[in-house]
Amino acid sequence: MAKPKTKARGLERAFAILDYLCEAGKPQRPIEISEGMQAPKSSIYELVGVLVSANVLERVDVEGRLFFGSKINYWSINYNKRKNLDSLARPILKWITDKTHETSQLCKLDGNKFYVAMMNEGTRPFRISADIGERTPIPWTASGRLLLAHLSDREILDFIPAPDFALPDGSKIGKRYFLNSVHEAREAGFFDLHSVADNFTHCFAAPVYGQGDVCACTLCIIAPRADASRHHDEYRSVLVEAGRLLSEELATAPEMPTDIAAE
Amino acid sequence: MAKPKTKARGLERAFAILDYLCEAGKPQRPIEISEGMQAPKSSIYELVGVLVSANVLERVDVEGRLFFGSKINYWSINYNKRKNLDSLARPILKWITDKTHETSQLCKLDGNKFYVAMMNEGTRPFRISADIGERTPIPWTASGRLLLAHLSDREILDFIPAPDFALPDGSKIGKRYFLNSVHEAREAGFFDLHSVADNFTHCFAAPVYGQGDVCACTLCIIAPRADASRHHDEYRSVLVEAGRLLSEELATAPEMPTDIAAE
DNA sequence: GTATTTATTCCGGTATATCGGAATATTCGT
DNA sequence: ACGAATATTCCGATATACCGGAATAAATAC
Repeated sequence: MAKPKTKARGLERAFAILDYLCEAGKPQRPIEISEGMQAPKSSIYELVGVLVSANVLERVDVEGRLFFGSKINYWSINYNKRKNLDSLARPILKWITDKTHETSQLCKLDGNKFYVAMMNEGTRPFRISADIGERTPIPWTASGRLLLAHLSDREILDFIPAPDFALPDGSKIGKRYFLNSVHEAREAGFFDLHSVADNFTHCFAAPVYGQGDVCACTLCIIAPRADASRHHDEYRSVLVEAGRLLSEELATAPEMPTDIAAE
Repeated sequence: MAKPKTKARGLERAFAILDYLCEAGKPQRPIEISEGMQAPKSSIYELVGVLVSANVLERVDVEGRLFFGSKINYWSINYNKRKNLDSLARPILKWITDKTHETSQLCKLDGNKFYVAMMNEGTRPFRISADIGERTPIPWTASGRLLLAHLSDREILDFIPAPDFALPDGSKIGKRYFLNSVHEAREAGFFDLHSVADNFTHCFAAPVYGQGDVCACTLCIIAPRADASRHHDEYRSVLVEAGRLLSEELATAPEMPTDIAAE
């Protein structure tokens, strides 16, 4: 079975295209998609045609570059209809930033990667870099510890791709060390660490629980290290309180908020 | 060709499933999807399996009911990365409601139907019904006039499905009459009408322009009729001003907001 | 303007996804 | 607890979507 010569299912290929566009982070031409994904050109051209006519992708260029189309927005509006995390979380982020003046974020998992789903910029004069929607290895993040806290050690190690234990500078995070930090986070209901993406910020994270005791997402603060150590306990308690609050709102919010309307 | 006996493409069928869930507005079991769409059971079961494993759908029930999964959210975050209409529009809706105390909305098209993409509830004691994400015939809405204003008469009539000219009470909107109202909206950069969904509210709409002079979405106010007529001119000017503002922000906002970030 | 490179469309063979129907599992009513 | 109804999974035949490669078109260089 040197070359199984297997055809990819269109549906999965199409999803791979969408994920590839997330990774690229900007509109791409069909040929770039094809080469970037190492997928057959003719298939990509065909699928892109279908995706465009379904408005899942849009041509945003005269050069024919493609990016997400309005259908994605429409579906996401309906996704949010069930539990409008979006509208519940936004004021909470605002509250966190009002109290701390720091940038706050709502973070989630996509598959086995971490990403920032929502961000509220702090009032500090400098802008802290953090790319919304960019998939990041879980072990690089404080939130990651909380998002995996409901799993056993074995499940955690199976879940994280081995290369993700390597930091951007090339050094490796020990698995034992990482697991211990997950245990710590689990018991404390909180975690914080020096950012691994730069050397001047510190990240705080508190869990938001969905159904049961699994951490559906996290609330985070990204702060300059000086402020982080000065206000450590205060930031921690603000964040934990915010997480508790949002968890509660999620649990008590009506399943279908908009269904209670009229008549 | 009594029965062409043609197989549906999985990708398109999958998208139809997602649209069907929007229409249903709540989680559905596979069998309900299959029957609701009049699609072959075995195909739906198969596709649903693929969609679930891609996290595009999620099983939300012990009974196996399905609804949108977190992947949709992830993609929509990346959709919004390009032009964050979301974060630009929200404060504008808030501003409109602060000024008028009325419920304000951001409305768009999905295919040949109108829907409410964002809503900011007014401060009035009663809640005005308006279902986010529900596809509505274009001629029923004030926004519809503006959203089609860039098309020719012929294009407009070709675009709207014939049955959509019938109102909920069964009466029909004349095509000539509708086209005239589009012309009116086009010239005024504004439109308003008595809601057709109930008999106590009035709808105002102002256009938001994307690239060129096509109306990308609208800003709306839904008000009790008494208030609507009392404050007609004020509401109108607030809305038009808000639309102008948002159009400008969209035009001047960086293409990729998050790319300007640090290092 | 012509040659060269690069991007897109076209086309036919074949692996396989779709779908009808049968088999099995689950739920519901009594 | 049993039978009826309903939901889900399984399976084989075949329509077709996928893909390699050729043809065409567009962009770029010379």
